[in-house]
Amino acid sequence: MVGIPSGADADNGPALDPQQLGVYFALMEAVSLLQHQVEVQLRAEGDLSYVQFQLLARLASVGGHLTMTQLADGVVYSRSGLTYQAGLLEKAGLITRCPSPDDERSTLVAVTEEGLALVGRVLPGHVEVTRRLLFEPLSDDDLHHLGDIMTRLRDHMRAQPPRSAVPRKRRPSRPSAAQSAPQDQDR
Amino acid sequence: MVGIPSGADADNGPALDPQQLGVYFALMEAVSLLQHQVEVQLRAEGDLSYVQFQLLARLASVGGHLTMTQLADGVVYSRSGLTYQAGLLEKAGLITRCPSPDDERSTLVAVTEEGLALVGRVLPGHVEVTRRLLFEPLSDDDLHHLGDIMTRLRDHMRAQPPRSAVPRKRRPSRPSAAQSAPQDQDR
DNA sequence: TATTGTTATACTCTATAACTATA
DNA sequence: TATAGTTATAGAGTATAACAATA
Repeated sequence: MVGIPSGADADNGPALDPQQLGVYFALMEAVSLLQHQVEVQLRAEGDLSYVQFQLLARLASVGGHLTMTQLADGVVYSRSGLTYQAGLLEKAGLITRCPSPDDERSTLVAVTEEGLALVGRVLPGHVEVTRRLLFEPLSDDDLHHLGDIMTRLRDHMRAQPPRSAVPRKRRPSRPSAAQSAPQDQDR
Repeated sequence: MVGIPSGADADNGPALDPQQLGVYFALMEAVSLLQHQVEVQLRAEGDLSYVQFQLLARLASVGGHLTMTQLADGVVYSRSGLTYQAGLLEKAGLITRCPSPDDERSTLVAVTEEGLALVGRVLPGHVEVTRRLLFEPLSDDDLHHLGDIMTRLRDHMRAQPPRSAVPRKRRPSRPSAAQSAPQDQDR
């Protein structure tokens, strides 16, 4: 997966550092594998997607209400996507939604007893999977390093300008590999 | 996101190590942010999804043919999913498919000139994004550590039994947050 | 019978845009 | 006018199962 030839002929900007590329690919693949296994576990034990789990866990961890906007924060979603997921969770009896008394535009979301119970039921298996896949092969030193690095990276990426960072377009048109290409998010 | 209360009352298995949980969440969020930005770049400059880019890059890096099965390997896909993506890429003129002379059941896939050119055109921006988001805040030492850790993790996860690792079911039924729940993969 | 790949189909998820209602 | 959230809609992507063809 390393050592991609520089397409055909044209000049292709800065050369690639093979080491960096290797780190990048290893990171992406490892997390992809982890995420997949985690999703299998969540689906099997709680019939939840990872996103749904994140939403429930977030609500559980704050222990009270959150507005839809607050709930969406960090979970990279369009508003409508969150509305959709909240609808599912509400229908399943795992959360409640009610209008905020302070600001009647807002919706307050809270976990139900049942939602809390589900999180509690799913969490041990979740921890077990991450332990087996993620923590088992790591020494305490590794764990410390990884935590340090990923925390810094996360903060760095959070701080990035949410848009505008999209690099200059090179060629506006082509047969299009995917039929159409809506690619933006609204938060 | 740390410190989820252990659902309601019941006994919930091993307690969570807050440090581990923090590392886990930081990892997942950071990669999620990175992946999102990368997808924006690939879509903007090459009208490609990350998966499509991976397929093209893989073909480009081997410099020859791959069977569908070989191509799928590592990209966590169902066969039909790969067929779908290959169909898009072929229609866009980025790859070719032809029956294998050795084994007539197999399909040999190769990048076209155009596909190679596209990879070359997209790669600089891709590298730029990863550099800005991933490598910029890391020291050489960090990079080395991260590479070491992620390589080990990837190999560890690859070596895991693909199935059977699904933890024992706790409770088979519940109102179902997602309507239905097909959750398995076929590779 | 096992393997390679495709097709038909169903469903989940996400995004855009238009909309309502409140501030 | 700006903000919070919902709805309608459309499309991308992925999975299951049935299928055809080759080994």
